[in-house]
Amino acid sequence: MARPTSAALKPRKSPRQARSTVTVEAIHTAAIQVLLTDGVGRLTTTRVAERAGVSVGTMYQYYPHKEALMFAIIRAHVGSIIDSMMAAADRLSGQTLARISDGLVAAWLDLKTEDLAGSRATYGLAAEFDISDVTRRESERLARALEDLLRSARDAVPADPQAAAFMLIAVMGGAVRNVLEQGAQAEEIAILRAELPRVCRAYLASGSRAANEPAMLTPA
Amino acid sequence: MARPTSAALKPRKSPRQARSTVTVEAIHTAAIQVLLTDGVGRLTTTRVAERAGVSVGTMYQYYPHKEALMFAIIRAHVGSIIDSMMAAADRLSGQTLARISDGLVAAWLDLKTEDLAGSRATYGLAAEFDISDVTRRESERLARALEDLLRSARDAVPADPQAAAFMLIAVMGGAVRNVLEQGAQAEEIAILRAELPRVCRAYLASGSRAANEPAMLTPA
DNA sequence: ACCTGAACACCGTTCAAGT
DNA sequence: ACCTGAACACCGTTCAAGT
Repeated sequence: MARPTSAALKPRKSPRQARSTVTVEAIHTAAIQVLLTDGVGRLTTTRVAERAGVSVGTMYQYYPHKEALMFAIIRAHVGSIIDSMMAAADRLSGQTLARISDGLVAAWLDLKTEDLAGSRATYGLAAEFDISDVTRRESERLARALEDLLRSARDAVPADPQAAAFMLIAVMGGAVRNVLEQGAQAEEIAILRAELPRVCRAYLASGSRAANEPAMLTPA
Repeated sequence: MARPTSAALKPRKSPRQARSTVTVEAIHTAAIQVLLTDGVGRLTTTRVAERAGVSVGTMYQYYPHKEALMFAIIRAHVGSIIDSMMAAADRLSGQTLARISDGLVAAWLDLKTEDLAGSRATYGLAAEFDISDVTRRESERLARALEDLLRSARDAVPADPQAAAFMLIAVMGGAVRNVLEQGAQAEEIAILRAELPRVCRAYLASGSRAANEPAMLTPA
């Protein structure tokens, strides 16, 4: 399978009429439904088209191939998660490093465990199709936001905020994924919830310098 | 796709004659070759059989389905990596917590980056087929060894060695996977190599109590 | 401008027939 | 005891024909 470029993964054409917009959305939601109820293994073009109430041919008018459809689903899912994280980052701006760290980890764990089925389905898609483009771009978007957030910390700032933001994402994202993919036992999630905040807090504290003039900063 | 039980994934029959042992190995190595040269997308039963110099029918005599073959490959790959980690754990036994932590992270990073193609191919298989059974079992095997290793630390021991071992695996494994899957840029691997040891060391130091009678322990 | 669905190439899997 | 490969069901994708 030659890796298609990002451009090739976009919908073939933009809907110009109302009814085709409806069609595109129907296909999109049908795909998510099939994914969640039947699993990745049973997600076939025929089944999605049937569920959406259109023919396969119509599907191919908007998504040049199955991968493009999966790509669209992932993009929406990952995008909304990153959006939530950006909002959390906004709320945490200007707080202490420990609070920032705890807040990020809590937000991430909430997002991933709230919709366990969705998260696991996404992980399933993530490797079956080569979606590293989406995840990479979204990761970078979040990384920039976290870098600013870390710089805003009231009490201390990591020596290398860019590296720290990168690592936070890799560690939070990776650890949670590792656990969820391996069955996501309640007991394991509990350990994660207790220990992951400590991992991130200790890391950030270990490589930070006290902020220059803490008293001069306006508390948020 | 009903999730097959672990038993169903094992080779259908054990080879009883010399030539069939050769056949099984030929299929196994052919599959790895196809995987590495052509990618997961082009790994078809026909291609593997052709490369191995047998017919498809013969393949199905030893592997009840394609998934069983993938399962065998993953098991061997993951198993050898865990074996290497166990050996590293052995060498680190009785050292300080910081040395243990650094040693584990270095060993893990070496293993994963030495054979980049193999690692990435494995990640690719990992989600396409449901191999959580293998990875879970191997993770637990390593977790037990790491728990003992942490207890052996000369200077300090984590308050909850079991949780700490679990987290080390989740964090190391997840962070490295996250980075490798997203393209594994040299610069990103460099950050990982510099920062991941700090993540783990800070975490372990933050939740440890000084060993009871450090002077009484025999240095390894 | 959009939709249909039979047709095509290819894949995983089986099994009657061979040695 | 082991191997072969045509045959089958199913999948992703296309395109001539419709409205």
